Amino acid sequence: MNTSSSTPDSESEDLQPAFRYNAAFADHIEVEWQRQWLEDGTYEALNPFGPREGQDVEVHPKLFIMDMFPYPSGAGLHVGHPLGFIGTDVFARYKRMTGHHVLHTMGFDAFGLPAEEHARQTGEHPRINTETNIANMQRQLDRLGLGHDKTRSIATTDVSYYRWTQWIFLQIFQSWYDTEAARARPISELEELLTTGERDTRSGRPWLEMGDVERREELDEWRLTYLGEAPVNWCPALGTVLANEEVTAEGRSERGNHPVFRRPMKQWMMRITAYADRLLEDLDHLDWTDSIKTMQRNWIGRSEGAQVRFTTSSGPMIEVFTTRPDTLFGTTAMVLAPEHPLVDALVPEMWPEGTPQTWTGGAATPNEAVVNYRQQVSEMTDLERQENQTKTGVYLGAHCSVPVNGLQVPVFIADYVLMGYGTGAVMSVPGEDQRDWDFAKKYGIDIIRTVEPPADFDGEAYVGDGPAINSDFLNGLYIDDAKQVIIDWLEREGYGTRTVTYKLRDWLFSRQRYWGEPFPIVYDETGLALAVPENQLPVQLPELIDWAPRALDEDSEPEPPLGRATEWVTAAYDLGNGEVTYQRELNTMPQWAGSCWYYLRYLDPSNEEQFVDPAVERYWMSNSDGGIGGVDLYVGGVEHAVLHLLYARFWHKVLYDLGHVSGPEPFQRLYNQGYIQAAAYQDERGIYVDAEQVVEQDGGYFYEGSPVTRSFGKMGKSLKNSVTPDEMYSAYGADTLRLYEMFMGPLDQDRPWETKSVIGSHRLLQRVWRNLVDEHTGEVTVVDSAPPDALQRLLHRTIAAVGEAMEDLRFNSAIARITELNNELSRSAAPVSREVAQNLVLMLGPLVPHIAEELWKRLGNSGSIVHARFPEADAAFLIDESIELPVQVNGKVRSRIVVASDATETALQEAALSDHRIQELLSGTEIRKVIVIPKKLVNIVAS
RNA sequence: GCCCGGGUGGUGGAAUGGCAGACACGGAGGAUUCAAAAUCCUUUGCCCUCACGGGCGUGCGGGUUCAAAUCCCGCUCCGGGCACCA
Repeated sequence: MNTSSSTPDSESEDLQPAFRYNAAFADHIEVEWQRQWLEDGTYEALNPFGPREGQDVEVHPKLFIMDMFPYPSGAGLHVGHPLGFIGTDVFARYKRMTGHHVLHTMGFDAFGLPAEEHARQTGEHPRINTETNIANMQRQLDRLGLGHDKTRSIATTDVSYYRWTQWIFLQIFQSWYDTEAARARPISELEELLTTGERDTRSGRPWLEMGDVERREELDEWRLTYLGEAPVNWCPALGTVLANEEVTAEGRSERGNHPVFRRPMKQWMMRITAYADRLLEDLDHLDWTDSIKTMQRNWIGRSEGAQVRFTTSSGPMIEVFTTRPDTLFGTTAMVLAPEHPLVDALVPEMWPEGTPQTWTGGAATPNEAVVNYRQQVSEMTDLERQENQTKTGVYLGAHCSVPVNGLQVPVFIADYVLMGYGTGAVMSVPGEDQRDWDFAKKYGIDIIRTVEPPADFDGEAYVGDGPAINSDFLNGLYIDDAKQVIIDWLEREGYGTRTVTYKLRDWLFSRQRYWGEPFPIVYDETGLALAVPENQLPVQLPELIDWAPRALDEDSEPEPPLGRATEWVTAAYDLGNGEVTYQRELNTMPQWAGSCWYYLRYLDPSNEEQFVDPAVERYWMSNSDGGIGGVDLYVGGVEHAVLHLLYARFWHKVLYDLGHVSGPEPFQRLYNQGYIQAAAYQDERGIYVDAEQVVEQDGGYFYEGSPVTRSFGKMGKSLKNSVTPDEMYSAYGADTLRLYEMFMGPLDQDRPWETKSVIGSHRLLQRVWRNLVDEHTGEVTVVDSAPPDALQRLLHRTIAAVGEAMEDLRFNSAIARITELNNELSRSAAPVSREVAQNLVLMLGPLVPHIAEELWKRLGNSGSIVHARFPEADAAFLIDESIELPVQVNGKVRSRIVVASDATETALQEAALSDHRIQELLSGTEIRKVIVIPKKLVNIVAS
């Protein structure tokens, strides 16, 4: 195209003054400053020791600020993505300007399914695709002007990074959890304890009598990571294992709609449950929001109670877990999960005499009833089981004895009891548990209340507190006391023990994928795992594998993709008895692995000897104000509230126990940014239409003339409501985008994107520019005379307010105060005093670094504004000689008085009462009381 | 059902016991302009009043207080998380 030079657009641009701050000018200075900053290493943060050593680093308080690093998606960014990144950037810049030594960088969480899927479709290696995506995302982020130390950036897919992920895995593999010391210890120390007999083996056989293989098996039982059986989604038709999200609700593969089978497979598990209590307790020392802490607490799900043993008519003991042992006297039935292992041992040949019809499920024998019921339950999908709120079950024909009173109660199996929680068996106390109540009502089971409900209680099961009734020696005790008494009794009589259970499960750590970290594990002929020696790391992914699906028959064993790398699957190592060929572990690690410790690598990214230098780690991760330590500010989305944050805390604690890091927690302060939402529009058929083409008219919304309905949702392709940062760069520039995103509202709140509102932020920058620079010559117009007193005061009030708002991450308020100051400058025809101009530009520095840097230079300053000092308010200008105060009568503002700011209470009262309007209002009334709050208001109570 | 957030003008939001609606978008009017864009100025919670002024108002109902968007109790609606967890 060669007509562009004569388009109306560029003509109108030509008519604008040469130095007007518009999109083209913004683009020009932004790109130029970004180049300059990179060249000068403006954002590089030095360490006090080691290869990045810098002088005087320790003079300034350190601050480690971090974002949850992104997955480099091929779709690129939309304006919702960088909200948090801009927030941390503004904060980091502010802190840098207030004398802190700030570390702020960014990396990429780059392993993951999409790159692998892309490889399958195109044959392109996942690494190539990943690196392309990283480059594109890096370009989009760079254009925002984020002040990251790019020399510290990492991607989890870097071999030099995942080498250390593997190393950490080995630390975990070579450790065990000493419950007595409440910490992880090297497995070698366990060997010593087992040898001396200070610890008993798990298998029961003395260590000294064990052979080599037996000893290895014994140690494997103790390790913090171990091999367990867990089901995978095996799709023989594709010859691959699928992730849950690749399986449809109907249990078929999303790709090709082939049948998928749940098959057990040996997989690595991480013993996170060993840390349950510490993960729970240390939450108290973290500066996180209550909602996130609560979510973690709920996920860990600690509950205290008792295990109680019931003897049965058929012989075996049934063990139940209960959080309400105080209700034991109200037990009128026993309910097991249908898949409970004791069921078969409990059922007798025949139904006992007088078994009600409703209990047998119509079966001739208990065994038949169990078989039928299990069949019935297995045919229900998980969804049906969830939706099915009516409780069903069958009687086993057996009884058990309630230990505390010898009452014989019937044993059932029922679908509402889950095998995966507690012991898979429940003592049914219908009086105190609604589920038990429902079940008892249906099957005619007795109900005995054991807690006295309030007189006005008209519900069914009563779960509240109250005095115990019908409970012999517990009668009159409230729940907490009753629990203690009954647990003591159970322990004394040998019927039970005080116990704690958790909802938290061990972490399933294997994935059947190619694009993940290989395990540094090999197997010898015993089939037991052996660690690849540390000096042999990294274990690199094989370069090429065959991506084509291959059909296998239904009975085939599931196999991870790495099984196809025929040469790679074996490896020769010398593990102490000469070079031997071993079988490699074929699973890879989950995406969580790389994100569990990336913050540590930022500190010392090029260290070839250690994952991080201990002195460097201590410098950046410890807290001088008595905090628990860790990253000083970690910003990210709430969707990682549980898993990522729990896994990272777990790894960090293991590293801490083993002496590799200095503190027990990775993230001292966590902040959840909100999401940017955008309006999405659906036509009459419910199809989303391009949001950009929708027009608003008379309160309605129209797309190509037809009415559409509006809703709000996450930005993205599916809702056709994406706005890209690139569009904003070309319409307004990066500074405007940054300013708008920060101005939209508080950082932690969701907010709707409105492209039409962005102009407001652009105008602010234009006005600032015009107040300081001649649009025709580009020369600054500031003068060296002092500002008028009123402006001087406004300036210092603004400085104080902006600083405070920045500290609290309330950037929207900071911008509002700056706007007020600038509006004042616009209103006045007089040229701006240099003092005001300098401070205004400094305050803008963190928010809009490019225009601020440009103005800083044009004002004649040398050196980057990035390292200039943020202004401090002069207290002398914050105190006004006289102030205006409202005067209230009976709480309503009726007048205002102007008084000396240091006026005494008596003086204020006099001034208020002598005010003309107040006197009018008070005539004929009696003054009962006068409340004087100096510097705030006067309130006169009269009647 | 349980847990965690939240409800303030036409819109995004400000004010954490002391002047509700800062700041911005949008709207209305004006200046400038041949005209438009851009820019600048005025105005903009609702109701009554020509006006001065007054009344009402922070999801709803109650309470504490001289004073409540803010604290307490009950309800309601919206968003997020978990879900038969014994």
